[in-house]
Amino acid sequence: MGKPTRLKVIAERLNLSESTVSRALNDYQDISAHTKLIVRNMAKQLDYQPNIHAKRLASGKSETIGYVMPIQEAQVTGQFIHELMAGIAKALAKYGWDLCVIAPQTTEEELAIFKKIARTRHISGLVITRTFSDDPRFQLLQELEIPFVSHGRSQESRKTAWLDVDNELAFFDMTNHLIELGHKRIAHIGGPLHYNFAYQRRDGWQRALKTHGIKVPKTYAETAELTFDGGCHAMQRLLEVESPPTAVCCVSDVVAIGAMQALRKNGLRPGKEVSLIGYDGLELGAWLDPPLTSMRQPLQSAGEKLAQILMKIVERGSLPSDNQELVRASLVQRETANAPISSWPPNRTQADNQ
Amino acid sequence: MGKPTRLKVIAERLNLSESTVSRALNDYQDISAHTKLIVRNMAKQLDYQPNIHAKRLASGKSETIGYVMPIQEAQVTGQFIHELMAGIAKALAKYGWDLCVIAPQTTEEELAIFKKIARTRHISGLVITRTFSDDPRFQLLQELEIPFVSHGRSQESRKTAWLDVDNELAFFDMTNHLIELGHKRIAHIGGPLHYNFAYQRRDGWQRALKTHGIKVPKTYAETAELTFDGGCHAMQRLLEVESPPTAVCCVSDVVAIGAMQALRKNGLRPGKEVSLIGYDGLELGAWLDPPLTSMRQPLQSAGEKLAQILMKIVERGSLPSDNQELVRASLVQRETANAPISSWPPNRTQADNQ
DNA sequence: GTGAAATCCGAAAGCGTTTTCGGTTGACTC
DNA sequence: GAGTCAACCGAAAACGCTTTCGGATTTCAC
Repeated sequence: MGKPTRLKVIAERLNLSESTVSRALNDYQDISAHTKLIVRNMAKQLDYQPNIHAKRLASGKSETIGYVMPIQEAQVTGQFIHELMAGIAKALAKYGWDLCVIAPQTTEEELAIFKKIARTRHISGLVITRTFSDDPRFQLLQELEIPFVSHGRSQESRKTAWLDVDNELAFFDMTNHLIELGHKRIAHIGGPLHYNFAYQRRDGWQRALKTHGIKVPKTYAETAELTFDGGCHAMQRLLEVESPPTAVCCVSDVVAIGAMQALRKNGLRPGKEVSLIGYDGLELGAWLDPPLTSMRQPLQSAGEKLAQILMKIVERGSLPSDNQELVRASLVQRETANAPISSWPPNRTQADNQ
Repeated sequence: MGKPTRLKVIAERLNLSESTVSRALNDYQDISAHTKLIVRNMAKQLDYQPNIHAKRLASGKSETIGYVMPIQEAQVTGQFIHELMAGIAKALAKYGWDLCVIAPQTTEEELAIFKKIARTRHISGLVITRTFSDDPRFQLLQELEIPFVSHGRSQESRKTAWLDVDNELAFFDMTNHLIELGHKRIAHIGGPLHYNFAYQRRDGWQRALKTHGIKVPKTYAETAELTFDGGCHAMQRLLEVESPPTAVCCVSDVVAIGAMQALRKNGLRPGKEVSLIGYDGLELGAWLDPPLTSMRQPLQSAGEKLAQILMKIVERGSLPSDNQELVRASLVQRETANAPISSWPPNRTQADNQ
């Protein structure tokens, strides 16, 4: 391997100055079309690739964005993260930007990394996910003036850029679907309320019930850790209330899968005695027994959008608050959401509160 | 935000030259202990972070490694990739190296990216996964003199660095486990043979059978795409052979999950009529019905090891061929591998070939 | 044919490090 | 007390690009 082509050799071969070559390649206005042409041809012929470090040093731009990869709860979230990253990387690649993965072990480490980035500026923008209602990252990143976009909102995200699913609407739709199937005893297994989406999803469920004048016991609003185990326990608790539900809206597919397990342990069949709808639309759900009905959000395209938003902010100074976008999730009909059956719950007539 | 601290200001404050400060921070031998101390204190006090682009330009090193993220078959592989990446990122972070994700859409694009990296050198080494028996990347990367390490071997990997599971041994162990449980009709659903591991896994299965003098029909060696669907069809075919197996070694958990589906469609219970063992040890498997027995390889630590190997090669010129490591997978006992039952297969006595 | 305005390009100064090379000390030898 | 040798440090040259500034042409109007 010889030395790679440098700006210098293009300049020498064409009897031009390095600065002219540089500007020709970067499409400056003050270079004639003819010069641009011959420079570009020569560059192609010599297979010129600019030294990226020199470029970034000189221009002060890094053309790199960072993705903060969550690593705590690694159950099935990997799928989620993978699809999102694929989308981000794809969009960035079009413009020659790099995607740098940041995998902090703790929140403190994460914040420390942000501070470091603020000083080095070797990353020009960040994509963050797994947002919390009360998320310290939003304030810090704004203070540090690091451009960023979040996948998911927060209490602190009024003025920042984000892309999110309309969680409230998704769970409104999901609950309505169950109502249309004839359910009235519809419970909800939500996520821990420090996750921002947990609120919204619960609200969507409640709004649908309210809209249809359906009242359910307070015990129908369950909460679970976002794990198989969490879902399993929450479902178990729901089965132990006075008049158990005939359908459950689950905050995620993972939780729903845990809930399915709990049903089976109690001799109940998901989609028969108790209907279940998950959220995330994991491909995997189709291969469970029975296949899990769910709500799907497009992740690849979400990743692409996130990258585009961020580049727009970094490069063209677009205002963060002009870059807030809500997308709609769609129902993935499989087999765990069906009409209620008459034999359940055992004490139905007595406890039916409608 | 003021300008970040530069080498210059440290030098000025201490009345030293920039070069001295630089060498003090980089622990050169020709700087006195005292000078190093005051320089470091001042650097800490001013929260100095070197400009990474300048550093990389001047030193000619990039301290960045790339991970080629597969994106074609995104079924449950996301989990796998996520864990591996978390490990890589963790190990790199310790040394301040960056992890850059490369997500080519096609093989051609992948090879083109390699060529670009060879010229720009803005990535000093690569981690590649999903290796094929006949994998063009090995030769190209060697030609381009790009340091790399692969997770998984290839026909071309004799002289390159790799970390791999002992696939052959894993399937030998897996098959032995089934034999110990009393199975003799043990089939194998393998992966497409362009995957390098597919050969090895099949060989392990065959060796175990041979060791115990067990003969099975040729039709017991099935092949499936590495998808739920593939596993489902392969299992279906196995059930249609003259004397179907009582146990099946599956090339992956995803394939095993597909196979479970096929069993259920035929009114058979995984772990009862037909035992099943998967491979990958996905957490998810524990939450299936019934929970899937599998073989697990440690992914986080694999990622860390890959990163360490690569840094060793890039930084200290360690020979690739000195960095080949085999790890052993371990059995994750769950509920789909049990002793055979007498009622299966229906024509057992007649067709039992042992 | 003169001045002004475009048009196009080169010189040179960065960008913030690393690293080579050489020079200045002071200690130490005989 | 001249010479030697470490031990330390500074000057300055890279590294390869961007970008400002101004200079040389050419074009155009009048």
